[in-house]
Amino acid sequence: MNATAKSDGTVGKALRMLDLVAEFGRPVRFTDILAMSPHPKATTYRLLQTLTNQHMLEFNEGDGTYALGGRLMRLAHAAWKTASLAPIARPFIEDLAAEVGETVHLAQIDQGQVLFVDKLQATDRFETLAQVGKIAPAYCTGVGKAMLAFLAPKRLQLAMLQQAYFQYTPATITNAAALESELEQIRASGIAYDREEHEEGIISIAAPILSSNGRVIGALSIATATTRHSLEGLDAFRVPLLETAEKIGAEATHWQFPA
Amino acid sequence: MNATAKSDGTVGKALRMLDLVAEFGRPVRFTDILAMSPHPKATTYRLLQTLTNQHMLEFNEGDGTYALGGRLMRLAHAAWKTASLAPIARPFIEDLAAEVGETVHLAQIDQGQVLFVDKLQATDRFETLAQVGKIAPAYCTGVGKAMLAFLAPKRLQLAMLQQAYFQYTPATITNAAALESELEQIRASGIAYDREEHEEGIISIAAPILSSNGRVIGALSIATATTRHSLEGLDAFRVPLLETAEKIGAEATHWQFPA
DNA sequence: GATTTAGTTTCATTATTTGGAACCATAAGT
DNA sequence: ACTTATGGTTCCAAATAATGAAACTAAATC
Repeated sequence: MNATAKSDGTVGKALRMLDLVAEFGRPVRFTDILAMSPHPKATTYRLLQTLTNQHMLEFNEGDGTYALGGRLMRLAHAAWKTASLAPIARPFIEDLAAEVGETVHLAQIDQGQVLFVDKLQATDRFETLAQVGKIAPAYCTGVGKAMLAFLAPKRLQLAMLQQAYFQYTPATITNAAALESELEQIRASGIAYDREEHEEGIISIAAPILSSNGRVIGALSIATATTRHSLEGLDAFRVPLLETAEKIGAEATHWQFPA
Repeated sequence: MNATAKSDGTVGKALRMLDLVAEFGRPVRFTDILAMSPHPKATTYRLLQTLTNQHMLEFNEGDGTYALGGRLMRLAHAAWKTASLAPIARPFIEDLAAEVGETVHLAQIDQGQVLFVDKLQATDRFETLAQVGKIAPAYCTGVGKAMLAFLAPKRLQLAMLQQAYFQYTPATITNAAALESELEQIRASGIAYDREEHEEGIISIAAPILSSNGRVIGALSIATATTRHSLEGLDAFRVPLLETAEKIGAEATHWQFPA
């Protein structure tokens, strides 16, 4: 009867099953899901059936596995087009990518995490896997820190509180105090760096995107491998990065960032 | 009490609300949704609340609108990575795109429609909007016809039956008989063309991707503008296209295409 | 051929959803 | 200022859908 134990309804249960399947990262058999499911066998079974009927899952007759379904991709495409910064920001990002010749990421904050909504690679290489929908923690990425730094105090507090720090690399910031002081610097300079904090060998320079009312609505980063550029090298992109973030913010003023 | 009128449960109702929001193609107010909703006011309201709590929708306090939420993009990303041909096909598509210097699409069939799961643009241009999750009818696209042609007869029949033909352009095929004979030709040649049938000025050459057991698991196309190439010009890409489709099919043999 | 394992169905019980109606706040009309 | 509309929200008894223990089937393993 308390707040946390309150039932979240049939829809909530069904969606949690989707998360479960997603977490496996591969097609899964009924038993695999059952082992992770908070529900008894019959319930779990029916939940999967429902989801399959609704095309949120697809059941493979061949090997008896469930996988996430096509309806999700359709809906997400619609989400991307109507509810993300990406379509608005696209032309600006293209210019930036062409100018700097490095990978450009566009991210937003979603449920306290970094949600990548676009990725563009200049140059002739293709290494770009479609990154849309990928998530990462905020505290150890350039875009994440850029957004945290400019979050309204109340929201920041909320985000910090529920943060669990995981040491991805030796450089990862793993406590609130260190993060706070880093954010302070970012606030002063308007620029955030990822110094191989999430992935070894990958660094980035990031800037927040602020709407005209001063709220953070996203962040933009230029990422590269340490083999191609040093952190100081990335700094050369500071001006075009900031300018682009500015332009996107101006363009997106009507778009209000959801909680 | 008959098959179609059977209730599809709470989850089904909730998901249909998502479709509704998606159809609008913009953030929508409660009233807009209510007008389209099959449910009375209170029910519609609660459905939206549930979805919002579950982060499938995001409610914008500012202007009181609902939009599709970030959770969808996360899930879709997982779907793309684990349940689509894209990750397997990516390296091959990259080579193809580099070789032909034109846009390459990778598609699958989902619920009788073409579902684009990857898009790659060679050359220096960027015009590629992230196309993942976009859908199109099967009967008027190159990839769609390529897949229809090699569908198992039973499945084809099913797909044809529930097909409604819409005339997108003067060249669109708008009846089953014409489509059948076109499919016959495709079966013979192994190649499908889109002769500006879906969008004026856009043509493509497409090939099915067959798994080793002979089932269609997807299709690959090279698309271009009529201003850049003629249909005959596209034909020059026939060999690399077929080879790439072959390679992907071989690689993806373990991956079985869901209904 | 007996036993385990994985998947599926049944059905009385239980919990959730439903929706008409009442309610509130703000905007518009007189 | 007062009435009427409009858009959104909440209530709660009734209607409906979800639940899960147990029984069952099919296939694999001993």
